[in-house]
Amino acid sequence: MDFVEELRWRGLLHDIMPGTQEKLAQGITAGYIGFDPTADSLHVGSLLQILTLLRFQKAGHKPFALVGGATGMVGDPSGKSAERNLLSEDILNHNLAGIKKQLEQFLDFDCGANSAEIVNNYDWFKNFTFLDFIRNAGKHITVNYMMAKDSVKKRLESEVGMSFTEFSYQLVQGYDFYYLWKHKNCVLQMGGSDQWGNIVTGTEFIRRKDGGEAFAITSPLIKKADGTKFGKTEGGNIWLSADKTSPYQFYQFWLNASDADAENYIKIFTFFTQSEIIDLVAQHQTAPHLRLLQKALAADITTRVHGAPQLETALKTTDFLFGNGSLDFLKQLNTAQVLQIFEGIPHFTVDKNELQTGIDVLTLLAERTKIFTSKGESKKMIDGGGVSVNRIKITDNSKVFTPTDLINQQFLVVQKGKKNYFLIKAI
RNA sequence: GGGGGGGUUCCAGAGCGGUCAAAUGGGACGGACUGUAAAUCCGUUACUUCGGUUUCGAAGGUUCGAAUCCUUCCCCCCCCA
Repeated sequence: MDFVEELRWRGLLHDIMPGTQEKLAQGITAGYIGFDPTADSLHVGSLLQILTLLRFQKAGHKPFALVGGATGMVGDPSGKSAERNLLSEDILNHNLAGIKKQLEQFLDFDCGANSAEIVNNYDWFKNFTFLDFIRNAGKHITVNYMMAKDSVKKRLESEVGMSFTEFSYQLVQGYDFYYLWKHKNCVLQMGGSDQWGNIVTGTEFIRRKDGGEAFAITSPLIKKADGTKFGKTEGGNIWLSADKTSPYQFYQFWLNASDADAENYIKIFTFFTQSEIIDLVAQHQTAPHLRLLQKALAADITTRVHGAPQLETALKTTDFLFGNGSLDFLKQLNTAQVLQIFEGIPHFTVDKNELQTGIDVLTLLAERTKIFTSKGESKKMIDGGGVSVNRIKITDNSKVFTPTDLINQQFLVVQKGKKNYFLIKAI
């Protein structure tokens, strides 16, 4: 299927430079997307860009993933209302390594002419001196042009101002595009809609410097139906790295999508075809409470990001925690199985000897573990009916726990509200 | 340089000598309802050995008693030059 048409029906096309679709139709074309090393893992927001790159590859084109070893040292002002702090080089390198590893797991690097490549713009900037840069790059773009960009204009109008460093960012990114165009025959840059200004500086630069032609496609910013920011939960960002967001939490994130969002996300984040999606949506509407759509969405993405075995565990955990998984079920499991099910759920340990003499709930929840920050808070939560241990609601805030309360002589399952689980292990 | 306003509990924002752990709104978290949804309703939102203890930019002072008055200091904002 035509790449541009595919983006269009999936709702992934925000802006496209005239002529782009025609250029892609002529045959295998190289395009790139840049990833900022602001953290050592990518998050669900960048997943969209990774998948775009993958769709691009599946459409027969050659994808480049650019990691911003150089641009990360400058800081993209787009969408930021204030100057950012610079990352130290140590952190930057650590982040770059993490991101590179993640990118490698999605793209195909061994499929002939359109094999993916990862490039780091630090490679062509590290030996580029300041004077060379202002003579060879700076000369082709006017300050007037740069100041007209929204990202710059907004900051110039505000009181916080903008440093020369961040002002120069678009030129650095523009030069990236030129470099890839010149040396890798890469004629297309893609990205989020906030990148449009930076991308166009690149195409403009290519045109003015070498009279070349280059293209741009941006995707819309993903928003939830209720207008709040996508990719965040109470617990913070949803990351692709299992160390930061467990597969279970990751699965839950998608499962919890509202109907409207799920319908959107499944187009954006999966490779189901248009007709498959229409079927799924229709099925979902006949029985919305079964949430088929959310389940299909969550399973597909979790498998892609974490793998099938991790999805299995996430499903088992979900079944137990939200289904009719009873305590009896848990009692039948051995220690390893219990730990597997509770993978991705906060763990705490408590001294078995101390349990012999008894630990009262408040001490247990606030001091022996960090489930609550203070005894007062634990108490209020218990009085409000918000705490269960081993699936039994705690009604008495002076209850004392002893080894007889342990499941399999080892575990206590604490629930804060309905959705927040904690595992306490006695050792 | 001159004049004025202000810094309050997660945020916004009342309080202006005791009845103030501090109104109200938002957010957050819990409960009910439900589809692990939305909307709605209800509760909680400093710590505590439940006797008290530490909070209202910081440090001192006045007073039986201060977020509220005085002094000094720090930081923000506005107007005039």
